Amino acid sequence: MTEQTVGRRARKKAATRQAIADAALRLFLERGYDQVSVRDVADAADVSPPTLFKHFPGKEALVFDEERDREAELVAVVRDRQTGQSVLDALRDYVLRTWPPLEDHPLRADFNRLVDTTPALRAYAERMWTRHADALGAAIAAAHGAPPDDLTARALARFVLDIPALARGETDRPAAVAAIFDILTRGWRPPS
Amino acid sequence: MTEQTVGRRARKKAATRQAIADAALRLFLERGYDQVSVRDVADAADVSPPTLFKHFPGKEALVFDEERDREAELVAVVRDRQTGQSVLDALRDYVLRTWPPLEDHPLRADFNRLVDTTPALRAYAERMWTRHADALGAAIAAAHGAPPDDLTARALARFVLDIPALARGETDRPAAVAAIFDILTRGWRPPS
DNA sequence: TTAATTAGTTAAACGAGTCAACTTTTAGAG
DNA sequence: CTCTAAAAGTTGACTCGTTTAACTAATTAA
Repeated sequence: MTEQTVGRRARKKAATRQAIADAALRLFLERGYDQVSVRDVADAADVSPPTLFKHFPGKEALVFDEERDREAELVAVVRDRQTGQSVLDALRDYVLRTWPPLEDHPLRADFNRLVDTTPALRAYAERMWTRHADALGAAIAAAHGAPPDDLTARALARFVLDIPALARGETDRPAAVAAIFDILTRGWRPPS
Repeated sequence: MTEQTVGRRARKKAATRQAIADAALRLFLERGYDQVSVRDVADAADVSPPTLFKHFPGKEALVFDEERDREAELVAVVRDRQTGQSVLDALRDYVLRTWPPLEDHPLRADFNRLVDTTPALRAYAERMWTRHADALGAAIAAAHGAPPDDLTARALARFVLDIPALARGETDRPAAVAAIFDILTRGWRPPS
């Protein structure tokens, strides 16, 4: 055996997974999400449906392939923040730093249109964020020595994770993110 | 024709709907949501599956039969509030007045356990609330002469509608609701 | 009375997802 | 180098939610 620690098996598995994800995205963009069956995707990737479902837990997951370990990142942002920096500031920096640039990537314009025009995908994308509410809430609570199910910590986590969905449609996304964080730091004030 | 403006037809339709909802809730509580197929429900209510789906848009909707026109209520609460009362105060009053008593009803203990232990139902219940975010956001914006898609109005609507899900597990629900509204009025502060 | 609506039925189908039994490939130990 | 055991993949059949089409029967309104 050479120095590859991954192994041919793991590489082939990853290749299969990638082939499925690529075929799926291509077909979805071409024909629309609802007009493509998972059999179509499996056929295009030259795989059987059960194999497809061994790699992805459901049809919607085919679309969001790169959205892993966001949860670990969120927890780390809160836990490993600069001393003296507030939890809210750390989260705002993180969101501003990582999220708007990602969404602005021009190759993602079609992708975003696909998600926005497909109710099933909109709902799934939303839950992708709010799914991490428990973990983030626990991290926020831990940062202040509170029990992991502290109510206000859970509330803050939930509100922060709502931000991407809220700011999605805005033209100036960073400003929108900042404005919403402002509500969370200073309280809500009537508009203009 | 006597003085009934409803008509026998409408009454029969309502009866069928009720029979379906009753059968569904009974079976779900007996065996668990996932262990009951919609065919089982249709059989128990002595109707065909297509009839069932003419009355309810999906399996989850069988469980939440009484959750209609919440949206109209929310909009009215914001629009018809006492002069001088802030939007946030009106919403807090509404939530405190209508929601915790409903959930505390002892007959609903089993019902709540059913929902809490079934992921599909938890997700559906959450979306039942957040679904009204657009309408409530528009109402809040209108209350301040802002355009209906005003960002901060939408954000506030979203956050308020998250409150039931956040406070669900708490023992003192009114206090929890008040605490979360406090975040929205004064900004978030670290716990204890 | 008649004509138009509408609730409901049956039978068939579709798509997502799962299951069981079997085949092939790969990894690793002796 | 060989043998074995784990894991990837295949096929085919199946369950379940949901929809469609064609039809029946009841109700309402003219």
